[in-house]
Amino acid sequence: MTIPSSPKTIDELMNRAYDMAGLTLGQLAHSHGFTTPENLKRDKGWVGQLIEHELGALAGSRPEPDFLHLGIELKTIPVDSKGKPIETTYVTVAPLIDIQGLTWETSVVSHKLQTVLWVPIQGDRDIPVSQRQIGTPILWSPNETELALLKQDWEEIMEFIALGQIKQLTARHGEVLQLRPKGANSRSVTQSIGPNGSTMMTNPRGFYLKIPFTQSILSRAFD
DNA sequence: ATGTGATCATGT
DNA sequence: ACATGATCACAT
Repeated sequence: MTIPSSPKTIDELMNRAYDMAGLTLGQLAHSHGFTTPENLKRDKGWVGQLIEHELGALAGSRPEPDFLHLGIELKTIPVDSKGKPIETTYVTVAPLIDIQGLTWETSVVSHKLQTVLWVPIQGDRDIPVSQRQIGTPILWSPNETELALLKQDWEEIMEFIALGQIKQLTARHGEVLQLRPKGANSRSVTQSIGPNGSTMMTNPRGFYLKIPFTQSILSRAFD
């Protein structure tokens, strides 16, 4: 099995991404000696890891951009036959303590979303995983409108957290960015700020991009 | 437990 | 049909 080197320039990365467009996951998996699972029930991150490997992402599971030297984050996104995202997009875990002084500008969310390489993948469950096609890659950075929406949602959500109101926060908050559980299961716990300002235990949360938002990003690529 | 990669599956 | 809350695998 070959280990692709990490691309040295954005052009090199994009050329590689364009080169795999149109291939099926099965074809790509075979070229890397990966075994394609029957379904993704127990292999939820398989597609992302396959594409990471093909493009030479350094990542691992460290809290860094996939292509640190290029400042680019890689995200595969499952789409239906019309090109509409099937799932929300995970961004990062949410900080629940020691958040005094944290601003949008210094947040992990804003840093991760500065530049994203989106790789659409056919995700309809009636298509066998091995036959799902890889789509045209999109290099995206938020425009002013998108940035304003993201910042507004982030600030609203973080205010709830800072005020110890995390129990009142649901995925319904936020126009484009939402907070949802992110952990092994509902019994996972982490520290958070309680209503009285002290510490309590809660389920770890993650920031996710809502579907209409990512849908508009994908659409924008065809302007 | 935390963070990476995400999708599953149930209720509405 | 759809989004929310829950869940899976793996590395550290």
